Amino acid sequence: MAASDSDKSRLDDAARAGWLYFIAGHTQDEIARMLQVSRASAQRLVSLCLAERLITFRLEHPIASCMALAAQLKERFALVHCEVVPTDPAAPTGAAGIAERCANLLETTLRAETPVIIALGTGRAVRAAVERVTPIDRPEHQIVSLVGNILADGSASFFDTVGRLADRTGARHYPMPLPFLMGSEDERDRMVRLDAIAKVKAVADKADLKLVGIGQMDQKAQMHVDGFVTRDELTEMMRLGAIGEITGWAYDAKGRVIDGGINRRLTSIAPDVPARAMTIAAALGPAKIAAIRAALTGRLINGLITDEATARAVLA
Amino acid sequence: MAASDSDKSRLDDAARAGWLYFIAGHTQDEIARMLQVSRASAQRLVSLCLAERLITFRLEHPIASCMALAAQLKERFALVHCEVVPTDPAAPTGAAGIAERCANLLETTLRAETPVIIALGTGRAVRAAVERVTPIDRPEHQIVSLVGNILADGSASFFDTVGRLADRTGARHYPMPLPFLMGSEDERDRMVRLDAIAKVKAVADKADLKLVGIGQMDQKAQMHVDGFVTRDELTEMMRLGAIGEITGWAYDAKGRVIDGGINRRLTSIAPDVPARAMTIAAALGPAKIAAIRAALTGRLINGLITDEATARAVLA
DNA sequence: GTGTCTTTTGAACATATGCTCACGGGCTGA
DNA sequence: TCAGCCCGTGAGCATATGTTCAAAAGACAC
Repeated sequence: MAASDSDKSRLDDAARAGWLYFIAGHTQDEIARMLQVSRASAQRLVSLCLAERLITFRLEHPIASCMALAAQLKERFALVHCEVVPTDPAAPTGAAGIAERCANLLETTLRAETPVIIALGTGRAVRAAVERVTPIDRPEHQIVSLVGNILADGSASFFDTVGRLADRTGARHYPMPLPFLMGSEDERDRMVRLDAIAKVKAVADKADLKLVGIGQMDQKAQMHVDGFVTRDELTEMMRLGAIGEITGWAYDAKGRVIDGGINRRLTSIAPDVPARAMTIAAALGPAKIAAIRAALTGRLINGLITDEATARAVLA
Repeated sequence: MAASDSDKSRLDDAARAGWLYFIAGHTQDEIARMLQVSRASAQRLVSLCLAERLITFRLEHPIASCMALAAQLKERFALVHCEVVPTDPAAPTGAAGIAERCANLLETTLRAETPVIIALGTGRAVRAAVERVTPIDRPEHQIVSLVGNILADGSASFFDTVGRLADRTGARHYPMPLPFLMGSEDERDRMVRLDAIAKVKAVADKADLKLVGIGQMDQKAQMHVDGFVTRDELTEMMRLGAIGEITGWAYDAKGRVIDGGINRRLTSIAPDVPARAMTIAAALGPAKIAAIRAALTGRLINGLITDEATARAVLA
């Protein structure tokens, strides 16, 4: 009884101290004088107030829920990096918001004094991010592509992400002058053993940061829309359980890379499982929710940049 | 447009910083690194977040509303001191809670090294407060009574507040060995001119702290219940507009001391208007609401110790 | 363009805060 | 009653925070 009584009055004092500190804005010194205790005790009361959750903070701003979602994703999937931006009501699938953050991430990485290797995958957000990177002179860095950029018809992919980023930084760059898909597994194997290609792979394996997009595997799959795979190839992968892809590598709902189909003819550099280097995906939109969740679950990535609506859905 | 845009992104960052600081518990240094700004800027963002009220604090504790009420009372009536304690649900008119705080106030004052003069008025809370004061040896202090303690029938008032407090401190004390009420104004004037009484008044005038009760002037008025005034005297004062009394001095709803009735025959020391010394009233209960509000309005007191329910009603 | 005015920035300093440690007072269980 | 334990305390220090000031970066008028 005596204990509970003194506990109670201690909590009362803690609440008082918390009020005076956070709400009235007094210093702990003033509070100490008011409550007739030493400053050290006032400090203890304030932390007790926090520890006992007598006081709560409420952030009245769209950003607040984004931060909370990012923290949850980071926790749930053991991510090394996660950012959630507010969903743009005008364009819920627009990549502008996340591209901005990706660009920022790239700039931060590029700003390093020690040489770094950045690997880039596919995706609108990745392309848009590169466009937004402010030029900075860093010739000692290296930029490497994770995917071939030659279409089935032999033409070069319209957007040379690696080249653009290299332009802006003066960094050495390693595009992958390869068809995205070879005709057979055998052909693929021979191709990737070529010295020039093996060197690109060697650089990519040492990448400090991999920034990739995530594609969903459905009728609207980007890799089909862009002409990298035929409808039949897409359908076969879906039959094999494919739900998403990263740099072309299709995986199922558990995030397991599928052994079969086009995965056997891909020239792209395969993801590490679990991801070793900082491997950050940029993706958003209702269509990609399952693909994102699977990639996180399977540890194909250890970082994510997305928007609020998508983050909420992935966690649901 | 550009301005509003940059403002917006600045607020976003402020919200982010606030979230990271208050909710995630990071230091401003960490936040600065995360947001790629200097620590000083991070600090600015955090204060901006506060200034823009993006973040709000909520204290989930009964004390919280008490603190808020005390702050409002202090502001509204320009008080030098105000405390509000939680209303005891078991005894809504019990003075225990406020007596505790009064005792604390007395102890704080008594703890001073330099000599102080404490004047005491009437009221249950004042009596109870004195009872709770921990003995402390302070012979250099002085305790003085603001009211006579002899009843109309010549017997001494049952509770000698001043004497009790003096016992506990070893302080010199000045009781007022006078009837509360004299037979006529003339008689009163002669009495208070007596050397012994004039000296008590001189001490009281120099008091550093006056702790008084507030009585309501209604059929249940304490001064009548205790036998200090007759029913007729009480009724006359009410007719003259009396709504409350402090040390016997009756005042109206505007807090103006009434010129007439028993006020002309009172031996008690009259309140300063406006109060000069720290003059703190201890009172609570539904019956006293109007009396408290009037005393505050008329500046008869510049401090108040009450409970939550009463504070709320006084402000309403 | 160009100069001026305003705003924002980071360095440096002054304060405030959080933490560790050794001490002391009060409860507990022989 | 008394030793032992535990909690709370304050001193003192390491860190973190808040503020000031001069200089840079923009904004704006011409």
